[in-house]
Amino acid sequence: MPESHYPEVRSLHLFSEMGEDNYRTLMRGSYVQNFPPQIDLIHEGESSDFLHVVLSGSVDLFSQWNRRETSMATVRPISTFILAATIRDAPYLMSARTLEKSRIALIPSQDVRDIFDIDAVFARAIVRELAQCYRGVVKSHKDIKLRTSLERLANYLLRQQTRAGGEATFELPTEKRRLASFLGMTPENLSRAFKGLQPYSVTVDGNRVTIADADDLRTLAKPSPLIDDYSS
Amino acid sequence: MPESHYPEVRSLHLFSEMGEDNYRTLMRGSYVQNFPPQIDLIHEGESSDFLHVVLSGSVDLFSQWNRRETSMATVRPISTFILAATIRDAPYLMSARTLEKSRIALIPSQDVRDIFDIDAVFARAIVRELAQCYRGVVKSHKDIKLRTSLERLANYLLRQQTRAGGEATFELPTEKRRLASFLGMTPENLSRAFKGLQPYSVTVDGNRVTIADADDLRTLAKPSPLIDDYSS
DNA sequence: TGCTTGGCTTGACATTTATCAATTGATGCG
DNA sequence: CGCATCAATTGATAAATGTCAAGCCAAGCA
Repeated sequence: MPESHYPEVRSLHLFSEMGEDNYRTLMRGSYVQNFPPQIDLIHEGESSDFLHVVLSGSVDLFSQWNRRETSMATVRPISTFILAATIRDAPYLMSARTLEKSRIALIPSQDVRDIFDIDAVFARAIVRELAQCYRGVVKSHKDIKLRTSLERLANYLLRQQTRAGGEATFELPTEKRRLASFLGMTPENLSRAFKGLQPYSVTVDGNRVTIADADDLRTLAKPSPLIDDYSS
Repeated sequence: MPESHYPEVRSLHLFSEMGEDNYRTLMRGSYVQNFPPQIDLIHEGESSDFLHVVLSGSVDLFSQWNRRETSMATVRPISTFILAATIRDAPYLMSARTLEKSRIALIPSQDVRDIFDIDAVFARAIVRELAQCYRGVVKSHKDIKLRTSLERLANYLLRQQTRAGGEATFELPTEKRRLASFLGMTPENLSRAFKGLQPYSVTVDGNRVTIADADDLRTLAKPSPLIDDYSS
């Protein structure tokens, strides 16, 4: 990997505190690649040869079973995916494809495991990252088991609004069909769910969503930090 | 903690390889307690002061939101729970209660974090354990997003059969009401789902389940190692 | 401009799942 | 034993969600 790519990977929590020599060793075997949209990066069931780092663009993690498919998460810069598979040297549980033109760094899994063993700071960072990922999935799981589709959408919109800076109007960061899949419903039902939120001051125009009265929406959504706060 | 309790905790993957001195330090601040059934051990939202280890009995991890409750997992000996919260020093995302009379070891979270920093072997074990937990939740999440309730029950029964040694007849390890919650359905629906599996050679008598023709059931269940194999 | 494409929406309908009420059946207790 | 309790089951009904078919509409293109 050219040295010019070092800084942006280095800025990741996962790598920012580790020893310089170990970091260089990691980068030595790595490389950065540009991908067009809609390219399959990995497929569930394959062995995990590389830890992936999204430098720009975005990546959809999804799974399939019995001809059904569901979107599990979207990975945005700058973060990693399939860390758990890398650590355990186990098959991927999810597939990944680019959503848009993306730059991805690929770090050999064996190198990650090797450096983990000799760099305690890196090990600590990995554990924190993994624990964070774990808690993220637990929250998603609670979301889908405890809430109806309308409630999931309401909470999703409130989270997006926060992410977008709290303005009443903001853009959905993803196609509605993928959002529907992520929220565990069909595109048709997502349309109806948006209509179902009209009494709670939500209006939609294309990808532009307006929440006129967030407190009103919150009476329905009942957001909880133990489900909706992805930063803790 | 009395020394007599050391060996059974020590046998956990998490602790089996770490340095003896560090292990003793961990145990020094820990203690073991006996709990009757149906006792709340921790509640979601609380801060994570102790890593818990189930030595005997069993513990239900569950979550609540808006007066609804769902069972997330059952912890059986000998394993830990709320490792992620301990590592990140973050609030619990799940509550825990004993299902039966249980012996639980409590290890101060701060000690776990301290020893993690100075014992690379322990750190490696924690990472592996966490990665395992992470993959477990991902599998549960795929299960509930990709399958109908009938399919989830079918796969659950096949997993239990395997766990029970592969015999055609085996015991459900939990009450049906909790199983229903774990599988993301109501008790009423679980009853109906069992009936719906009769054409696939499944019969139920109380907690005793018989799968007369597992291959037949598999044509419906379509089990996948990427969802149903909790050992990888 | 007209055409095609694909995502989105809508309506009608089917399926799945939940809810409510009542009953059964096993268990424990005085 | 008789009674109370609670999980499990069953039936009737309602609500949520999915499926299918059709139409809309904006984007891209000849």
